[in-house]
Amino acid sequence: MWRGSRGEAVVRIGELAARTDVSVRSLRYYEEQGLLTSSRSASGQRHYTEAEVERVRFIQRLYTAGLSSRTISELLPCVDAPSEGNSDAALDRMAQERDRLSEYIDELVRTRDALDGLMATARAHRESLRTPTGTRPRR
Amino acid sequence: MWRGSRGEAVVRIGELAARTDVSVRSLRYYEEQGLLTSSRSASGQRHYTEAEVERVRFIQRLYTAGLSSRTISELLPCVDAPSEGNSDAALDRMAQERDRLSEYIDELVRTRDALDGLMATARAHRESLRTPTGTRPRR
DNA sequence: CTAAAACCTGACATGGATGTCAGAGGCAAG
DNA sequence: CTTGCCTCTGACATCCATGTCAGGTTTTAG
Repeated sequence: MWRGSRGEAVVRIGELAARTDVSVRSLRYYEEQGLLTSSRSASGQRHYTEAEVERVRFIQRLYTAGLSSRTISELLPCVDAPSEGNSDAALDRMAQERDRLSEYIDELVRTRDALDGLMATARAHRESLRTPTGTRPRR
Repeated sequence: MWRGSRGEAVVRIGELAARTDVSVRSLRYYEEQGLLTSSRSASGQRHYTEAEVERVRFIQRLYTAGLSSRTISELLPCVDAPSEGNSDAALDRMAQERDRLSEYIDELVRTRDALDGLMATARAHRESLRTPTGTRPRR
């Protein structure tokens, strides 16, 4: 483990990648999109802090929830500087995304139910095959 | 409304698209991927039946749930011909996808919770601004 | 000191569902 | 017949997060 000039733990990009299960390539991309910041060493290498680990995980969550880089970048100010003036619009945006996500979840649950129904039907059919009721099972 | 040679309602691709909210382009793509079948008129136009409407909606559900064309095509036999021998493997596949979907839902719910938490925090901050506790609110 | 491993930038590739365009034929209404 | 809309095929375009490769510098370990 490394220490920076004032003793803070320094995390390099490879370690951050390993700890978040996000590729190095993607971390650079996040920075390019303004979702992530890094300080640079004299030679130009990215240095992160412990806080970035959680941030990256959160970003990943949002990607998984179907948000785009653009949208995420609109929400993050709200995370970084709660209650600043600019976060007022971000708060609306976040509420909007939350609702979209909620509808999405509902639809997924319905889909899961549909799958469950299909599987139950299929299993029932298989059952009726194994226990033929008098007549020979069809095909 | 059209009638086919034996009186079944005939649905053309444009109408199917309108009724399922799926583009004509996508319907042709589904067919290309083996997810959808159509009979053809003498001149080559696609004719669908009422049943296809539901099928397309179901396919859309699965896409929304993150399944790929390939995966969907592996599940559909199970829908079309329940209890056939080939659906045995398809049933496993479906169970597997169901579980994946379930985990996905769980993660989305966690993400939604996280957003709720953030919004609550942000609102609390805003509250504390409107009701300053002694000191002048910053900015 | 040296070799291996990690990092840098920049560029091009990928996959998958969908959009879009072009050119041609089909079909109902006036 | 003509006009307008629908459909056909085939091809190319797009988006966007990631992968991958190249060529070069830095850091680490022996």
